[in-house]
Amino acid sequence: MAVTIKDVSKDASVSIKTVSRVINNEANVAELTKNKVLASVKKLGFRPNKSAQSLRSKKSYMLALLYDNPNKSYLADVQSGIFNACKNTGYNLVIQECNYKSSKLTNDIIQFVKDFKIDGLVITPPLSDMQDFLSNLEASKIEYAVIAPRIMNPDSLYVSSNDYEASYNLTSEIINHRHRDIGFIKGHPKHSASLLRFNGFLAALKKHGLEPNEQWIKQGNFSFESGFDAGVEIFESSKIPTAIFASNDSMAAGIMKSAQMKGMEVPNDLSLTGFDDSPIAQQIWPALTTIKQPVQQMAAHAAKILIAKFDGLVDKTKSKEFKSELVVRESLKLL
Amino acid sequence: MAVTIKDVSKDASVSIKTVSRVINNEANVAELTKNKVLASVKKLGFRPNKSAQSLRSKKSYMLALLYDNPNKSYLADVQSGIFNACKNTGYNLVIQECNYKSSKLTNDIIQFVKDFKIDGLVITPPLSDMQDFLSNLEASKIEYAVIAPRIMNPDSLYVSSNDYEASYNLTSEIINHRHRDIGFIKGHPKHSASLLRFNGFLAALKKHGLEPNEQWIKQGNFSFESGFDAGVEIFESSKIPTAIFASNDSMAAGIMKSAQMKGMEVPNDLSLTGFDDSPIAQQIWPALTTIKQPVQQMAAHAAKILIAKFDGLVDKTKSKEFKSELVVRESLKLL
DNA sequence: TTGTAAGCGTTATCAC
DNA sequence: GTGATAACGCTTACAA
Repeated sequence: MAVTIKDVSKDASVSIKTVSRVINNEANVAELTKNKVLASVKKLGFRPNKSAQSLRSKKSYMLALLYDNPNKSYLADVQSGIFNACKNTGYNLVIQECNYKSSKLTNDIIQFVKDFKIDGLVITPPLSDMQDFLSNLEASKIEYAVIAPRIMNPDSLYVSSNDYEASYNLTSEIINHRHRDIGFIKGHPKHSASLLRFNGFLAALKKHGLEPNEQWIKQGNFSFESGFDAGVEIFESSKIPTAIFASNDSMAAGIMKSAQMKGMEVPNDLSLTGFDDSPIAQQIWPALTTIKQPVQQMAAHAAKILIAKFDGLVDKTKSKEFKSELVVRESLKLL
Repeated sequence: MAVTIKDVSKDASVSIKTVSRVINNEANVAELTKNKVLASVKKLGFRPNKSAQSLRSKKSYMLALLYDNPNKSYLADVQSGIFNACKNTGYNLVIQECNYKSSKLTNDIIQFVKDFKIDGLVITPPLSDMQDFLSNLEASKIEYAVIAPRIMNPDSLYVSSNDYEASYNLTSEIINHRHRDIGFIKGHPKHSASLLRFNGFLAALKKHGLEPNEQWIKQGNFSFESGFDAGVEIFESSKIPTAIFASNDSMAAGIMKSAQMKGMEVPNDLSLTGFDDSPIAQQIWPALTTIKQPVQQMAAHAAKILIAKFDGLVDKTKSKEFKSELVVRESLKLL
């Protein structure tokens, strides 16, 4: 059968407790003893039994990623970031697809975490925007880190982007390209990013003395289709804007398709900007001017600060704001 | 503390072994006893401790998804399919990003499965194409189901698509649209799907008395960029094909972009077809004629047959071939 | 600094 | 059909 702590203790001529101390990196083990044990561990190929550890210590060495997000590219990036952060830490990643609308969401997640002794959660929008949900997790003593579009409560674990500023800057860039008639497609209403991006847009308009035109402001939901539909509506208006700011790239791509089907050319007949710098931004022609966020790194950091907390590394357990970056491509034209 | 089997046994006035029998659905429990126990379980809100179960029974109730795939949409679909199949089974899904080139791949995975007592693996291309790797898993008694582009060894657990036939049919469709000069972009060489799709293409050409033109056959790797590059190369040829069959949609989108940058119009100057029916197929204009595979359902089935096997449901543990479907959209034009 | 003994919450053995 | 008891492999108290 498999090698156990007992085998190691015999081989190294120490007690099992000492072996336990060594494999858990506890203090108060003589250097000599430690080396002796380590040698036996290596020699015998000992691997601690996670189930036994879990039973005793109530830890599973598993993180879970919670998401309810239609954006596959975002999901893949987040996942990849967390996965890389887990590498060589002994932690692994369980995924949990959620439905933010489900009334059972909170109970299901709490049950799941308790059942599997999941050590901590990484939570993405829009779940990370649901304060009730988060409060319930806290009440159940569940550890988590959220990925959010703005700075959060400093007591909590989070990584954030600066969507408001990024949106403000992008809008300013559009205005600097001499556009005055600018449409806006809002994102999914349950994502707090949507409001931040919209407010950044409005603030930049105001700053430059421009008024938003309600006819060109449409509600989307971050999906390609919602962008397409918004485009169709806008292009039916009596007057058409010279530029449209879509709250993400998928919607921008949808607008581009609807424009092209109308026989309009981007950027000659219409400038277009997106948000996120997802792959689609470069896979359509012309490529989208957009905002790039370091999603993978953000996700990795979220996992890192969680794990650091489990490991008691208080000084390394720091929430952090990541800066977005304006990416100018062909879809935005100087008037 | 949490409710244990002991509490239930007291409450129901039976032994803990009897409780164990009931929660594991073992035979030889009197109906009356069973109901008594079940009532106590419900009353006390008992949930078996997975760690303890795992320690004793060497099971974790965890499946792992192995992937090394640049296609985010495919990954998201597979994941979602497996996740849904796991729902209400008590199983959960751990993800494991792999590098098929890594010399440590096999050992790392075996170690991971042993450490966490992962019950079974769902393996996607190109990992599912690596026979050595699979053999090593078997030698280590690791259960797995593969997702593959063709029918596999009937002793193994797999779900397959019919890439060869689908490619043959799609090519025939192109030819039926009166194209004679047809280019082809090959997929990633490590994916067996690549060869199957290419061979299906060749067979259809042959069947219709056409010769492949080497100048229009390019090696890609399933990425958008590789499609773009292949397009650039082909459009530099002295003679340009009237249609190009790209082995997946991302590459087709890449070709479309390179065509548009050359000032060519799809489908008027060039017909284009892809494979997979990924979201990008509909997010570009004109939309791609392509092959649709039920990826989510395939992945779900893979998880189902694995779980059925664990649960000893021999008759439900059946590998299965899924049929692909031709989706005709605007990118293919009748000459 | 190290070791002994107890126990985590299950499932397995074997007797009744 | 049912139950007492051991055992899984580890961590936690507590001693030494």
